[in-house]
Formats: sequence, structure tokens, C-alpha cells
Amino acid sequence: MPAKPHPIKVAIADDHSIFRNGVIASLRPFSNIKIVCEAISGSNLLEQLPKTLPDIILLDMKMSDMDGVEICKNIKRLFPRIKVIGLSVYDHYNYISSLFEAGGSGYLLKDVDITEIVKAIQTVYTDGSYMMDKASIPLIKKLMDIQHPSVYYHIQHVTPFKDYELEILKLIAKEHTTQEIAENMKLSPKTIENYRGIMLTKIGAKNTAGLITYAIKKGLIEL
Amino acid sequence: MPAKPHPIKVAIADDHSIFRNGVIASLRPFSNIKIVCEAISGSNLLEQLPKTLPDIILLDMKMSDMDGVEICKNIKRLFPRIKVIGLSVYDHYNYISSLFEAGGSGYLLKDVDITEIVKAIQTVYTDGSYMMDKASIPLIKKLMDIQHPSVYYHIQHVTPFKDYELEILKLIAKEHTTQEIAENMKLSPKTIENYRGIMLTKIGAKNTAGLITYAIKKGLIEL
DNA sequence: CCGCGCTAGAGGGAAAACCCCCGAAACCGA
DNA sequence: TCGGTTTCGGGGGTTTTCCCTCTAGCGCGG
Repeated sequence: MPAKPHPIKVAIADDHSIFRNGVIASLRPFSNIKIVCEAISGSNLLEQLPKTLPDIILLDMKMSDMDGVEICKNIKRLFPRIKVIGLSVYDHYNYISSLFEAGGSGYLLKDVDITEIVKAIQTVYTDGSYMMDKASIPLIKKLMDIQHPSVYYHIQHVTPFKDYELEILKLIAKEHTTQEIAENMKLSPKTIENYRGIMLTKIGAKNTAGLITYAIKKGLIEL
Repeated sequence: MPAKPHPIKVAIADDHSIFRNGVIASLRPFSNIKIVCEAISGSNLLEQLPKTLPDIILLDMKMSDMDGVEICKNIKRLFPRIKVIGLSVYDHYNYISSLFEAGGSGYLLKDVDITEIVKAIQTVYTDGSYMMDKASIPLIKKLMDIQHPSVYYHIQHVTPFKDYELEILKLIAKEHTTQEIAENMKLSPKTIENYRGIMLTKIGAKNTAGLITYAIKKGLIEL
């Protein structure tokens, strides 16, 4: 491990000034980390990157002007060597997986302690990737340890549902009937009916109401 | 309006150091506001109050050791003159109403800009109460202007549903059938059926799935 | 006193959801 | 190549939901 030739250059991108200031103030005591860029939006971040060239970006996944995943893709396209750590208030599986697919190197919930952020920055800087070990997503972490390139595959095991079941689920949540879903997916209504039943038994729900509450609780469908 | 004899003394209670630091750093430029107390939990706050005696407390409604509403009740019991401004990531009606019932003087979402917090502090200090005018809860604000003691009553008008409709809604979310709900509420199944239909038309939903997503989105039922 | 709105309910019918059991491919690992 | 699992679908039935119409009582204001 090399000595510190210079501190780790970090950018923080978040449209909430309070959170930005909180991170900056909390990181001040850590002399080996230096905030070189403070962005209030996705486009603002992309503007500042060429001049500031951070090693790591702490990226809020939900900024007003651009989707976090899109921003991440742009960053990795323009500056492949910059690592992105996503920040979000949601620990939804699809958020996490899509960030990693977009080239992200880490994911943190916004309510973590500053020590967790520091650990993430340092781990990503030296090892290349990091996943917080919050109780809410212990499985993902475990699976990440085994093999990590894309979390997407492992996600499947965290929910009892398969790809096509999730697809059906989303259509149900959009108020589509079994018939409509069948047309949409080019399958027989009977097949969809079966899968609905299977989903119910899998989660022990009695009807669509239970299915929907489960799906929203688990973040399987976007509100 | 009096000249400033001394700055407004503010306490911040939140178990996330980043958020605390963010608020403190963001408030530093405002010379008429002074942070006199920084608490990391409900009990920690209550310990510090006798010594620090703030004018206003910025209180996170979701701390690990104690419920925000409970903390607020305790504060108002021990120090009735201290005003409490609740901070939360949720704009759910029941959160807001229960805080006001517990003696709170204001409510802010945690993703607001610092200027909003400053405005809240100053308004509560001089006028006694404050309600942020976020687009998501404009009606509540309007109703607060008219008469504020308990928001609970006005809540009813913010959702298109009546008391008994909400009751039915909750039972639907708990996977009860129309039959079961009828028994539970000692009404005819036909009546429940009617109300279900009325609820659907009120919100423009096509089926139970739509009803449930609406209810969860609006915070009408607890997850 | 008459109408009006709100609540509570009934009838009947159509559609959708739920349930169980079955069969044929296809695919997949041993 | 063999047997198991996954995927896709059918038959046929019951229950639940959804929709529309219609009635009766009750309270309230004009």
C-alpha cells in the first residue's frame, strides 16, 4: 500500500445544501480526504468534472434535473477512472442493481454515519468497490462477496419472484387485468392466472391487495 | 418587532451526524440563530435541555431510542415554552397531525433548503407556529391558516375519503374480503361493495391494485 | 312540508380473480 | 439419454370484485 502522496479527491453531488454541508463538515477531520468539487445538480457536476477531476464522486441518486443512474453512465463514459458511490434514501434492490450496471462502485444509504462514508471512500479508492453492510440488505452483501460484477443476477434470490413474475407484478400494479397482461406479454391469460396464483402462494398473500402491499414494501414496484 | 437582544437559541436533535453537521454548518452564516444544543437521541436531548434551555428545538421525528411524538410530548410537559419543529422525511398526514397534537409548532421535510429552516425558526420564534408550504401538502397549509389547534380534523378533507371509507380501505389492505369487512363493520356486504366502488371512482382507479397503491402513496395505510 | 343530500342496503349481472388439477413441450444437469 | 424442473397453457369451478340501478330512512334547510 502506497504512502499518501496526496489526499483522496472527492466530489459531492447533491441538490440539498444541508446534506452537502453535512458531509463536507463531517469529512473535514479526515485529512486524507479532500472535497474538490461540490455540485448542486447532475449537469452542474458534469460541468465541473473536467476542471476538478476527483478520484471519487459521492452521487445523490435522486437529483432534480437528471436521474442518478444516467449521471453515473455519463461520468463513466467521459471519465472511466472516476469511481462513483451512489447515495440514496432507498435501499431498493432495483436502485442498487441499476447503479452497479451503470458502472457504480458503491452504494450507501443517506442515513449512515460519516464513518461509513469514510470507509466507503477509502475502500473504493484502494479496492475498487464497496457495499455497505446494513442489516436491511445482508443478503446482497453476502452475494456480493462471492462474485460481484453485476448485482442484478443475485437480486433475483432476494425476492422470491422470477423475472417474468416481476413483470406481471408491475403490470398488476398499473391496474392491468390478467387479460391485458396476457396480451402485453404475448402469453395466454391462463398462464398469467397461474403465475398470479404462484406469486400469492410464494409470499403467503390472499389476494391482489396483499400482493401490492408486499411489492411496495419490498420496493419491487415504483410508486 | 424588538431589536435582537440575543440570538434565537436553537437545539438540533437527530441521530445522524451528517444531518446535524449539515444543519449546523448551514446555519452558521445566520448570526441571529445560535445552536446551543446538539443531541444524538431523544434521551440525550432531554438530559441537555435543563442546562441549555433553547428557544426552539429542531427535532428529528424518527430517532432510534424514542418516537418523535413522544419526545415532543415530554418536552412540552417539562418546558412548555420551548417550541418544537419536527423534521421528517415523510410528509404523511398522520405524522404531521400527531406532532401538532403533541404540542409541536412546525413541521419540515428533511430535504428542504436551509432558507426554509431559517424561515421556520424565525416564524416560530415570533409568530408561534409554522407550516412549510411544500407543493405536496398545500391543502394542509391552507387549512392551517384558518384554524390550527389540531390538524387531524382537516386531514379528512385532504383525502377524498370519509372515515368509514378509510376504515374499509385499511381492511382491504389487510387482505380482508368484502364479506369479512361487512362482518367486521356490522354492515351489509352490499354496502361495503358500494363504498369500494365509490372509492374507486373518487380516485379514478380501476381496481383494488390501484386503490392500494394510491393508499400507500398517500400514506393512508401503514405499511 | 317538500325537496335534498347522506347513509345504508338490495338485485342482478358481468367480469375478474382465485383455486386445483392436469398435460405437453422445452430445457437442463447428471 | 434419462429424469427433473421450468415454462406455458387448458378445463372447469367458486368466490370476489366491479358496475348500475333502485329504495328507504333520516336530518336539515328553505
